[in-house]
Amino acid sequence: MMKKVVTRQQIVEAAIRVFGRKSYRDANISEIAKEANVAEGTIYQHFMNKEDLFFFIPQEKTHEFLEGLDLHLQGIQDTPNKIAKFVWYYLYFFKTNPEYARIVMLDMRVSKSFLKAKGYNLLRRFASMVLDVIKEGQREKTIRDDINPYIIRQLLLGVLEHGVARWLLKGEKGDLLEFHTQIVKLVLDGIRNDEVSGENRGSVRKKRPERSPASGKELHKA
Amino acid sequence: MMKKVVTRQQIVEAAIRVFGRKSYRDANISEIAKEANVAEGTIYQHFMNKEDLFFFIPQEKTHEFLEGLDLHLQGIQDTPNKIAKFVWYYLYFFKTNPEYARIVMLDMRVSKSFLKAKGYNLLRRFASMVLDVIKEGQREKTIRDDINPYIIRQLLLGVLEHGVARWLLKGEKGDLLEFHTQIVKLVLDGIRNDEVSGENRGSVRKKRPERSPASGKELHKA
DNA sequence: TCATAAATATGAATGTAATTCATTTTTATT
DNA sequence: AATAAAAATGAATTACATTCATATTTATGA
Repeated sequence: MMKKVVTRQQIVEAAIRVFGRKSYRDANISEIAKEANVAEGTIYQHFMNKEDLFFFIPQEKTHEFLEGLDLHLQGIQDTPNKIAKFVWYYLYFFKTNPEYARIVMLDMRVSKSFLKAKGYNLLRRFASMVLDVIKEGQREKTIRDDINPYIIRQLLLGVLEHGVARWLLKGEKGDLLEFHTQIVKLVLDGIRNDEVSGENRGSVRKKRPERSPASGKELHKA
Repeated sequence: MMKKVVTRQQIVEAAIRVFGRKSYRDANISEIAKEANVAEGTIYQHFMNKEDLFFFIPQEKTHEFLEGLDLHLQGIQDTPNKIAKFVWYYLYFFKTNPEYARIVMLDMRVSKSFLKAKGYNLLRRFASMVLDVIKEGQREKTIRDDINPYIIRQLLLGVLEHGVARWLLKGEKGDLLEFHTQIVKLVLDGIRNDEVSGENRGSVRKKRPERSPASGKELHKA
């Protein structure tokens, strides 16, 4: 009864490859079966249906994501730096796992059935880590506490998902990580220019450093 | 030759209703045909296939979106206020057009074929308006100019899309507009608390007003 | 080791939905 | 009113996902 496990693994691996390159709709069971060296019927011994197979995929990878994240956060002291790490790691992971990225970010993330899948609970864990860090930051006063922490998280996850999704749609052109520093700056400090508009809201900041020379437009147009 | 136009319109309207409640995959042509009082074959006289019909949908509504936006931006003077209006209007429009929202935000936005559809070009127009406003703000120095404007736009569109998508996935619970003020604050001023962390980045701001009492967690958990 | 039962795997058969196409109906033109 | 062109129709075809009766493989115990 070892065989079953092997077969299942073959199916899942084939599914990752096929779904990774074809969108849920265009991928078909027959192709997955062929690529897994298995009869079509066999897939239905292991999974209820196409959707069930699809939603099974992210489980391992998402675990991997969380473990790697844990490790990368080790030793970082303050919240702003933890947030910078979240941004970097998120982009880094999707950059290095584009098949997983396509599956999760394009087809899966927008499906209501995903809310019921196990892989979703893992992503919730990530979301809840982010939330905890934000709350911690509010307690230690490095993060502003006059805003609902859920909204702060929405800001953070929003930019990231949007960035990755666009990168995928555009065919993975350009380096997903290229702009992570700027993203962190924006999330932490906002888009307003304090020098001039300080008057408007009664605050003053020192001039920020000059814009870095890199300005590649590849990635983030449109 | 007026009849054709009418039929086409019936088909599109039926399609909006059906796709608006059923996801691309679950909606079927036969249902759309029945709801449009038309034979199935007729649909194929007007549209190449199911996908073609689907991607035709957003055109009118997106026009409506852009026109309304134009009107709402009239008379607003400075960039930060224009941005606040973008946020408000975006959320307002999707709140009042949930069928369109589901179609565009869930099924359509994540499909590569969307990039080739006409409706996409309209959304590009919106994106390009946002970009123009940001650049204008950088010129007039109300928006920081040490960051690539494309990245700034990504921040803005990211939160908004993410917020709407989550609201839809969660079944449209809660008021999509409830948090728009906080979102604007965050985008403009960032999440860092200047009072304490000012030291860290060499800047000082006055204390921000206390957090507003509303803290409904419905919408933005997870 | 062999016989037998239980678990897995198979692929032809079935069901469902999209798409095509030969035909009919409607509309425009004379 | 006759004829041609455009639209509409729905039965037939095709492409899949899914089921199911059968065959094959694996585990059990005499």
